[in-house]
Amino acid sequence: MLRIYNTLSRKKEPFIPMESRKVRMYVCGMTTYSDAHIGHARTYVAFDIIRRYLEYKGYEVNYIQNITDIDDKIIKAAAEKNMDPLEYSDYYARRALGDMEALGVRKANFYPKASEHIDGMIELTSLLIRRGYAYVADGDVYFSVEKFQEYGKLSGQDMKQIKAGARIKPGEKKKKPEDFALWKAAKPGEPKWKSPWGEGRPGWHIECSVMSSLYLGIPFDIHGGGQDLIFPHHENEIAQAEAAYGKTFVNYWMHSGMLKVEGEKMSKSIGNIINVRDAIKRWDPEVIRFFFASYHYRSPADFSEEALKNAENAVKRLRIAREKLEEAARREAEEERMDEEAMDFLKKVEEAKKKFEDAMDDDFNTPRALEALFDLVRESNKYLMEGKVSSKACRSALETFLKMANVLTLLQEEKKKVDEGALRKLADKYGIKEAESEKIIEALIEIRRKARMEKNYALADEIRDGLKNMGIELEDVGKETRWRIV
RNA sequence: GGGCGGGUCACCUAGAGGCAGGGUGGCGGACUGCAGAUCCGCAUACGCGGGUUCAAAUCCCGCCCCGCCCUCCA
Repeated sequence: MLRIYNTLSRKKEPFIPMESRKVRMYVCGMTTYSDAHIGHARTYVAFDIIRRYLEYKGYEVNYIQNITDIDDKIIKAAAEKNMDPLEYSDYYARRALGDMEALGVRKANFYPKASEHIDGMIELTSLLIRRGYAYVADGDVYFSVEKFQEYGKLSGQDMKQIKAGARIKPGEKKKKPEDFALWKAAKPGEPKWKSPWGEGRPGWHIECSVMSSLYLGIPFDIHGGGQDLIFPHHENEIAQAEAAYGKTFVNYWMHSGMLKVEGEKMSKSIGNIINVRDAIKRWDPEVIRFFFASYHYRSPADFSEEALKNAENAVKRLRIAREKLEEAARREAEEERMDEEAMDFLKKVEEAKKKFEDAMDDDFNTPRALEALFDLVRESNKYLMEGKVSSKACRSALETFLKMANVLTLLQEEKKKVDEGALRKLADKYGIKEAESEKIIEALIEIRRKARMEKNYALADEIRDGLKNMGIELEDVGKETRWRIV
């Protein structure tokens, strides 16, 4: 039974979706006025894993992630570049989606944009005015927070506290400091749309209420985002939707923890923001994903050089284990038989799988799931040390291993390619005529084998080092030599 | 000040009443010409002070420290 920590109740609750085999989830996307950074990546990797596990459990997941393309910061940044705000944000939206793809985050089913849902936002705003929850003030429309009794229930604050923290900024025409804008009257040079209250543009929070309920209906199952969105963004989304429709907006609210960099908050003033595209130049995307998976999604995480190095080594171990298992799984049919050792091995694999599912069922506990993955690695390596192995058992274990890894966004990378040019050079050096990369490597290994037999270790090591320099590692196992690309 | 979450080995991270788990690193052993990989073993940890309990990292009280939010935030 899957249990999910619900921010609303501050408890883990059994997960019961609206429809038995389908899950409807919405995750707040980016405001696209600059490149995606690793903090965004953390959130989207976390929800990618959540979505993958739901699918692993057999749910069909409809995953919607919005793009905020109307916003003060976009307007300001576009104006500085003398660009149209919508074009400007579209440029960054494309880059951000590309970055996430490069990181290995699966695409959402749909990415609705705020600018394409103005009608819906006007409709919802009108409904809120009609129902007495919102008021017009000189071309602006504000939500009257005190009218919504349950305001504060998500962030766990009472109205007194909220009022204490609220302010009226210059230019705002709201009656109470805690009220928030549903619609803002147009200022010169800003993007604007026609509305019953004059030309203007929507406030930020309304887009998510509108787009989520449009594509998923309400209530829907899961609404996610970073913890920083709990207040006021998600609090306001609840107020808007529940005041307007008179029913529950979302059943499970999920929030991912914030990401620090070398122990410090990421911020413009410190100047330590790391963009996704820079991060993946330094670190393999899979290493970054492993790093994220090694933290529980609700805990704060610290993107440090040392932690990433740890992750890098751990990922290497997973990859080698996968290759060893693949190699054994491919072996000839003579070892199709399952003997006692094979049965024992598969029992261990089943245990790991059970541990994995228990961990993930417990509010997507990926660090514990990783333990299960490493249990499987150890058992697999141990089994593979035995003289004869059952290829059938290995195929079965491999399948389970990859299924588990895939949920954690691991081991899904295409095999890396050999640098053909460099390899050709090496082939020429040793007079190898073969053309195919694999054949060349095998020929080199053969030369090295002979050298080793003649105790010409200088030559043997030279070949091994030459290959190592281009990312091909040799491994002597008994009389055999295996190779892998790293 | 208010809300929420934390402080566990050298480093990272699980665990939330019953021998403290995993990863990375270290040391030793097996294997090896060496290297690598792998396996086995070893060492090292519950912020501080009280309390409850047969039993506390886990529950309660107090203190210290850290992170996020409190109308820009993933």
